[in-house]
Amino acid sequence: MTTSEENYLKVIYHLSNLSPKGVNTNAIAGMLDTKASSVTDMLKKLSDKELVNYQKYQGVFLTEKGKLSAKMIVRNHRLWEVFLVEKLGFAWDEVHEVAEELEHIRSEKLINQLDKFLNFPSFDPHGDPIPNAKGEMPTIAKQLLSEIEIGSTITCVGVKDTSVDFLQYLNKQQISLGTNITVLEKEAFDGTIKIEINHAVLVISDKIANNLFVK
Amino acid sequence: MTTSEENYLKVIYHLSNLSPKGVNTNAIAGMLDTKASSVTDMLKKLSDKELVNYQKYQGVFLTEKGKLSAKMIVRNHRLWEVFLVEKLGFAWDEVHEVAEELEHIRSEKLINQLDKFLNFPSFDPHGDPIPNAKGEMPTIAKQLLSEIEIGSTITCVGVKDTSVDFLQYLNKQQISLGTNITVLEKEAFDGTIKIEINHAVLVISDKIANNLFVK
DNA sequence: TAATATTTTTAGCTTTGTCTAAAAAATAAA
DNA sequence: TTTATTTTTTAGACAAAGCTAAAAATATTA
Ligand SMILES: [Mn+2]
Ligand SMILES: [Mn+2]
Ligand SMILES: [Mn+2]
Ligand SMILES: [Mn+2]
Repeated sequence: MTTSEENYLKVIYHLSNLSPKGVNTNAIAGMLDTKASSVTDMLKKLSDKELVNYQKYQGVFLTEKGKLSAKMIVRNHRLWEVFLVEKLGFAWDEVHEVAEELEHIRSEKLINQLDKFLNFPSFDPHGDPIPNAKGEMPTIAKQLLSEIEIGSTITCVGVKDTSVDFLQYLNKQQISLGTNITVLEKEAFDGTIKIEINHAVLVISDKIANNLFVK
Repeated sequence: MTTSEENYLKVIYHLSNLSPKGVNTNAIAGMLDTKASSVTDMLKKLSDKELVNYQKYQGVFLTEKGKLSAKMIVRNHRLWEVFLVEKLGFAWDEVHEVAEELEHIRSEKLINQLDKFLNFPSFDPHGDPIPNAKGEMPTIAKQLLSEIEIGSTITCVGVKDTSVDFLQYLNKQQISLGTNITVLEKEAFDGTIKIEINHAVLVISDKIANNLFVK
């Protein structure tokens, strides 16, 4: 499988979770920063290889084979992210780009030994679950901060948006995985939330609250 | 720079040491398992980028810029080989293929942090020197086992041939970097050498003796 | 339901890196 | 120093992955 094919598979996998009735050509193009016509070409190729079920104009689905391949790429990506943070001292906002390259290195032994070296981690630096060698991964009951009731104290366990901008905002506010958060007030008008973290009070927008996973 | 360009540069770099009066098109083709016509095309491209000095029919030389680029790829390759052996438990005959892929990951921070994580190693698992971030690397006075006089006891410090076949032969004979070797006899007729290693006597061919570096 | 807008696909072109076959240059042999 | 051989380059073609512009299908709106 080529790097390009792997990138398409991974994007289809991520989009499948959001739109379970077939992934759109345009959605894929948007994620890969390419054109719809290029996506159509690739879908035919992936279909020939039986990695996706594709019918003209009807959206695309991963086959079981395609889903497993996608999970293995996600596994690689997230294990490398753990390596970069835990072993090489990268910050959580610096790892994604490099992991995008490392995830395509083809070696079963490499990834399984890396997994072992890292002590079989269950989650990556952004709180996302890491599939094991069989493609199984933990499902954790997590909620968005925006859904939490006033007065509750919860813990940050992940981010929905993993963009550098968002992660650096969180750095600035000293919010990281494991940070405890108490919801003090919610503004009905615009969804703004007042929270307490690290013994300080902070007002965050609904956009922030909609991208922080807590438990 | 593309992966393909990097592979050409690296091969030209390695061949330059052997043929300092210009590297031949066919030699490059042989190393990369490609055709001479493809090499010619690439040489023009590398020349346009001022990575090599190339004149039709006259062989090719690396420019200073090209030499530094090549050294950085060699640096990546050898650091990853150290990582695979030291941290992930690979054997020295298992690392080359994976390192061929890892060496092309583009990230200054990645490679410099890896270097630090590995404690700034000077040599890779095959005894080859690792260039530092500036492209400098140690030169060590080493000889081929075939050049050693009878009666001398020396230490294995590297291999000239890094093929899987040769490395596995050495595994079988329990020869690795650091192994002490005493030269007992040399056969004038065919260059066969009788040596003592690990308190055992072993007869090796001239081909073996010509591919083992000792000091 | 008919007209309009959006999405998706097709057709045809481009770039990168490869190939084969033929031509040209350099080397070696006679 | 011709002739033959080997090496290298050129010419033309191909597959992968992308693009633009136009056509076709689907979805939306009036
Ligand atoms: Mn990532
Ligand atoms: Mn991640
Ligand atoms: Mn190697
Ligand atoms: Mn090596």
